[in-house]
Amino acid sequence: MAQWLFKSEPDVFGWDDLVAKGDTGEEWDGVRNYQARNFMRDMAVGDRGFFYHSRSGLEIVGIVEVTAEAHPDSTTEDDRWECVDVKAIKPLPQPVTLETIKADEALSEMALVRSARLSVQPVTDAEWAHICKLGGL
DNA sequence: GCCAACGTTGGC
DNA sequence: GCCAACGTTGGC
Repeated sequence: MAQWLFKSEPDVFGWDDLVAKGDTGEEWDGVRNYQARNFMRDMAVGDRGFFYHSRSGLEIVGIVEVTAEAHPDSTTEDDRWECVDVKAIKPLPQPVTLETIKADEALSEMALVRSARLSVQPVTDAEWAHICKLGGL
């Protein structure tokens, strides 16, 4: 079981939008980056991920679960692009801000900090546990 | 809204 | 295969 982090601009598709989809979940479509796509190919049903609000928000707001492994992205005819499906599990009682993550020595190696533009990224066991704790879970 | 960082594209 | 130009992302 692996952990991941999904980024989205709340103005475009935020946490509340995913919650509104319920248990059906939603395609994590629109990814047009090979690295991010490759991480999605590595995902398995049942994997957990953080949901991060980029641009405006700048914080991890909730936990999601992968409900379908990588399949062709229905928003493009281009068969290079794939996506997984995710559903909302629960919000973090206390959202963890980018500021907090940057200031935390234990999280300094996170892709969120080191390669800011990667929209889907892996999270280590240690990082996962640490952020859950900071988030009040 | 700006701009730095980064990925992609295309001419050579 | 190199690299300049261009487009996009995301923190500020």
